[in-house]
Parts: sequence; structure tokens; C-alpha cells
Amino acid sequence: MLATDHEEAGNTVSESWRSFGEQRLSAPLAAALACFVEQGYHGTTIRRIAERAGLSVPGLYHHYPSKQALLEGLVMTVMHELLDHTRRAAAEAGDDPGRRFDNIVECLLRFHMHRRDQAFVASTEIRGMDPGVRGAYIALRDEQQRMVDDTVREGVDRGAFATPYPRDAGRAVTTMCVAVSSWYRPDGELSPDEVVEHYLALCRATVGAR
Amino acid sequence: MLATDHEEAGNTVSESWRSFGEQRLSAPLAAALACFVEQGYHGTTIRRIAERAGLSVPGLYHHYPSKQALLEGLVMTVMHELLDHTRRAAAEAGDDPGRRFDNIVECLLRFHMHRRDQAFVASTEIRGMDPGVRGAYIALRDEQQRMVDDTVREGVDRGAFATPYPRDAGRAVTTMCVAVSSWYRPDGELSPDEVVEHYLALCRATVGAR
DNA sequence: ACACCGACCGAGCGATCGCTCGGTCAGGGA
DNA sequence: TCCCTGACCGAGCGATCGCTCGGTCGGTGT
Repeated sequence: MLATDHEEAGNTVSESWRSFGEQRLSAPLAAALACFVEQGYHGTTIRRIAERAGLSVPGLYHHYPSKQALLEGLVMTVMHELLDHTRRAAAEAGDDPGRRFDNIVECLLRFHMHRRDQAFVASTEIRGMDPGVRGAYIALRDEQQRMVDDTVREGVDRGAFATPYPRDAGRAVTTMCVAVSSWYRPDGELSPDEVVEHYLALCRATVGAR
Repeated sequence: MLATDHEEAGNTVSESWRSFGEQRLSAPLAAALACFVEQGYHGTTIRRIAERAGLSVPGLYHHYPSKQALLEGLVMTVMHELLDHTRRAAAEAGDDPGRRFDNIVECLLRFHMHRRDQAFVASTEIRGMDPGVRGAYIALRDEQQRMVDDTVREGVDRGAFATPYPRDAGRAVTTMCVAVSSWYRPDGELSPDEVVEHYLALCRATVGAR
């Protein structure tokens, strides 16, 4: 599939959609992420971000032109990463809607555990985005939602799923998976594999998988 | 002051848990609610709330001592209302966990449609609450969650539900219902009764109701 | 040797924040 | 009549906001 990839700065481009490498955020982005998670976008000051990044305020502005640009950097990066992984998860499943549903849901779940903070900020800070950023984010989010919806509908059409409400079921499944970023903790009682096992079963039940 | 707020938005005790009276919020609370929904707590200024309420800034402070008190008034009122309705919905169902589950879920769904804005603010503005308010809110939210969890577990114990993961199923069901407040619109394509019909079926499927 | 450049910062800009001081004014009880 | 009370507001407080000006400094190319 990807033949000539070479390792680059310790990161391999051709990794499986199931695995998410360590996040390599710049110091300002990492600091902004931690602040936004704790206080929200409007509740965070540029001075606090700079302090957390080990920079002065002008030093921070040397790398990013505005507070909004920090939010944009976090949100856009993580949404493209999600879509990239989900597309590969769907492609790997081939034509069977049941298998595709399983792969997409597993991908959504693993993403919202491995990229918990960024996913949390993206989904809760929509009101903090300027119109341009918000529009771009919503377009990506809708594209992600459509992949789930199409798979559920196709599964119902082909008799793999039994739910009488495919549209609502698709939204419910996405909601469940996105919410993982608001309660999952690496030191919690469920491991990532267990979360996938449990929630994949729940999502299958929700769409009436036979 | 806050005790008065609770009564202000309260409904007559004799009406059914299924019906929610028209919201009776004071002008400042109604203005704060609209602002918080649109811009979030930290993104809203006291001047904007006052303007929307048809008051000057000191006029606003004559009725509420702080911006935080407005948030507290909105969140506490609506959570007490939810718990009150849910308790009556559960009591009416008697001893059968299947019926109790149906009633609680229907109550959750109707609440998140009729009190959409307040429920949305309560669930998305936790980071804007001062520690005291946050603690009180979370205690009420956990109590609500426990009613769902206990019912699911009892349903599994008594053979009414088949899910192997009652705890996760309870969280998933609550998540689905709470999320209604973030997409439901009175002029949308689904009426409240249709939303109840669809999502009750999805929630039953999620817990594996037989 | 020296010009240049990216990385960074002390100080502070104008705007706006939550909140308050010191009132005005209509209506009601004695 | 007279003053009390609750409802309200013009003006503005000190603090803090996002952001910028005018630099310093160490490394690099020539």
C-alpha cells in the first residue's frame, strides 16, 4: 500500500490506523492544549499559556500570531488525523458494512482515547472558534459523521443491521464514541482494549447488528 | 435569593413528570441563558447580559450579586427540576426495571428537549463553575446517573436486559439522552414524541432489552 | 571582521473586564 | 405631609485582557 516510506524523525507514516504515535506538539501548542482543557478557551489567558510553555508573551507570539491560531492549530491537526485514520480503517474493511462499521467504531474509540485532550477541546470549544475556523472544523466533523451514517444505512439496506432508525442510530453511535474523551483516563479501570471491546458491543447492539 | 430562583423556575408539583411548563425565568436569568448558550460563560460579558435584559449594569447587580450567581441560578434550578421529574417517573413505574428504564429514559429525553438551553449550559459549562457550584452540580448529576445505572443493573440481574456491560451501557444511555440538548430544535424534522419513540428504541437496544 | 537572522523578552499600549459608588425617582405607609 | 424602601442608573474604579514596540543575544555565512 505504502511502499517507499522511510522513518523520519522517529515517526513512521505508514503505521496502522489502529495505532496513534506519541503526540509531538510544539511547546506553545502543548501548553495551550493543557490550558484549554482545564479552563476553556475564553477562560485561558495568553500569559498563562506563555508561562506554561516556558516563554515570555512576545516569545509566544513569535511562533503563533494569535490565541485563535493556537486553537486552530490544535483542532485542525487532530481532525485531519482522525479523518485520515478513519478512511484507512474503512478502506481496510472492504465492501462488508458490518466489518466497516466495526473498524470505524474501533478507530473512533481509539482516537478519542489516544488523542483525548485534543478531541475534547475540539468538541467542546466550538463556540470559541472564529467563524472561519468553525466552518472548517464543522465540515470535517460532518464528513466523519457521514462515514458512520453511510455505513449504518448500508448495513440496514443489506440486512446486516436491524435498527428502524438508522439516522438516529448513527448519531447515537458517534455521540457515544466522542464522549469517551470526556471520561476516559489512562489509569482508569478499563484498558483501551477493554473500552473497545465494551463499546463496540454497545454500538453493535444500538444499530441492531445481527 | 437562590431559593427564590428555584421556586421561580419550578413547576406545579401536581403535573405529570412527562410535561414541562413554560420556562419562567427572570429577565436577567433569561438574558444570561441566551448569552451563555451563544458565547459560553467566559465569552459572555456582564454588559451584554444587562443589555439583553433591558437593564443597566448596576440594575443587573441589584438582582444578582455576581456573574457566577447567574450561572448558579440557571444550573441548580434545572438540575433540581430534572431530579424531581426523574424521581416521579421512576416511582410511577413501580418495581419492574424494564418499565422504570423506559420511564427514566423518556423523562431524560423530554427534559433535554423542553429545557434544552439550560441543560446544554449545565453540561457544557462545568469548567466555568466555581468549585462550590461545580461540586453541587456534579453531586446532582451523579445522583441522576445512579438512577439510570441502578435500573440497568437491576434489569440485567432480573433477566430483562442482556447487555454484558451494564455500567458502560448506563453511561452510554445517559450520554445519548444528554446529547439531545445539543442538536434538538423545535422546528426540526422530528417532533418530541418522535424523538422519544426513536431514542427509547435505541436505548432499549443498547441495554439489550428483550 | 562584520552583517545578518531567528529566537526571544521588558515594558507597556489601548481596550475591556467584573464590579461598585453615590446617587435619582416612583409608590406606599403613618 | 414626609420619609422610607425597592428598583434602577451614570460614571468610573482597579485589574486584566490580547497584543506590540523596540530592543538583546548567540550563531552563521562570507
